Amino acid sequence: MQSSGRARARAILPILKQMNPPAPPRLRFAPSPTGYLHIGGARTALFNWLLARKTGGTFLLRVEDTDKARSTEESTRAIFEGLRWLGLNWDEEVVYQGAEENLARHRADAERMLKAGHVYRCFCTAAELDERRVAAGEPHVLRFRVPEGETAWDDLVHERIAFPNKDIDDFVILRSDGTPIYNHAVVSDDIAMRISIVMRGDDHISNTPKQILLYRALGEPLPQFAHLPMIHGMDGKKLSKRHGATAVGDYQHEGILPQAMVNFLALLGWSPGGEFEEVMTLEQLIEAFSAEHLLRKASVFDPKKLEWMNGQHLSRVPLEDLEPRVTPLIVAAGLATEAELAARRDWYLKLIDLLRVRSRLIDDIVRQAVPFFRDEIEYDADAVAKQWKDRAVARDLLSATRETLAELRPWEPEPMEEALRALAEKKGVGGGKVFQPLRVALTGLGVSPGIFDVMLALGRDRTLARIQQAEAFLQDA
RNA sequence: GGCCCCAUCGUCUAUCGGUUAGGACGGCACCCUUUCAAGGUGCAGAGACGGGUUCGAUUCCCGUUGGGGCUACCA
Repeated sequence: MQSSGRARARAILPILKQMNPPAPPRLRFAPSPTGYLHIGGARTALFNWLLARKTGGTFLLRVEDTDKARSTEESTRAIFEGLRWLGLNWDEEVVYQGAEENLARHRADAERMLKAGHVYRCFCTAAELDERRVAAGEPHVLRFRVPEGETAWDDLVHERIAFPNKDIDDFVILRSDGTPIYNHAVVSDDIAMRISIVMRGDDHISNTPKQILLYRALGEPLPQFAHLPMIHGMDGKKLSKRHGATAVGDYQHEGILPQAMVNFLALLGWSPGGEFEEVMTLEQLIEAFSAEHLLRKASVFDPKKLEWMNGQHLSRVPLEDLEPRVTPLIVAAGLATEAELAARRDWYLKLIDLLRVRSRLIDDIVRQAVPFFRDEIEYDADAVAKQWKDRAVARDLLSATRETLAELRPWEPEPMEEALRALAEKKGVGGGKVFQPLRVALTGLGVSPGIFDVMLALGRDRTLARIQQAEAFLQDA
């Protein structure tokens, strides 16, 4: 009877599978609000999000605030902000682990295990376990009784991981004040949230057997576990403040684009495998993402590569998407008001387009933009020393340049180049001998976009005025 | 200490037993060029060590070493 039933089950299993394709997974990111959104946390959130988006699953957010002493609202806000900045939106309402209804469930689940004998009352420390009867009203913790045997699972990232139970001490699940300890709260919540894939940092590997024991004691099916490698600093040690910024908010303020951050983080501990283009949009990342290519080795956070990645994205993002990231900084630098920028939006977008190619951070754009907004410019000492070495010669050259440009029609790159090269030839020098001193006169700097682009962006009047200023400066000197 | 995880250029990685071990960042050189970027080309640069298995190991197994994590009434 039984065997024929099993045989029948075996026969219909493939059909069932076809009729009921595996349900889309439910994943979650579960930070504790005890600081800002950390690089490592952001990467964990990203991979959960990516897998959810790739598979049509659900991405949830749970704030693990059961440690009231360390949790702050400010930190919760910072984490939300960080996730939003990265574009990692969550699908359902945020779950607060410490909410009263959840705490009630944690206690109820603990009670259930107590009744079933998986858990015992105890007021001892881990060092001296005993099961003395606890008198009613006496403060005590609830401790999980770890059974004999071995606890193992097939990790999505690693293969089989096994822990001998004898190496796991009976652990506390409920404090004497009735609030849950991490492992218990996580399991109870993941069950309640119907989480089917638990993807987190591999610093949780040794928590996993404890959690599996809890799932079993609660009579619940196990989720799939996926343990991601850590992210380290350039010295191979755990990423910390001494390696520079570790909060994603810091990178936002340093002029990193969220899409660059996401792209960079995605390639830490994961790769599409085979030949692939490093620079990817969010859409391309979702498309390429798969759990099979998750890596096991801890990776090192290299800020240099992040900056390169940012430079790439800076040059590739649609201008309309880049502009809102730049404008607040332009305004903050006092170069222009939003209204002024809006009034000559075409000119402004063209300027950003000109500057972004030679920028790695958003701030680089702002810095290079200064000469295009200010009336008075400062002359960089090195540039002056190099390009205006002989002041009399420089002044003559500049006034000749100014006269040439004053008559130029139309104000376009081709005639500019033609006229200035002709001037250079007349003076018996190469083009650079005209262009470089002119660049200093127009921008005050030794480096800038192409000189004709600069003149175009400045316009004829300002160009001529700038040259005159430079002549005056050289006269006085 | 115990338990667990990990190991390819300085860094991120490709390779799913047979490759001159490929690419990217960074470095260097050159090209392009009015500067700086960007872009292009080239150079240097890696399988931690020792045993097995195999006709053949970076790849599979074991050990050593090294790094990391956990070992709370933190998460």
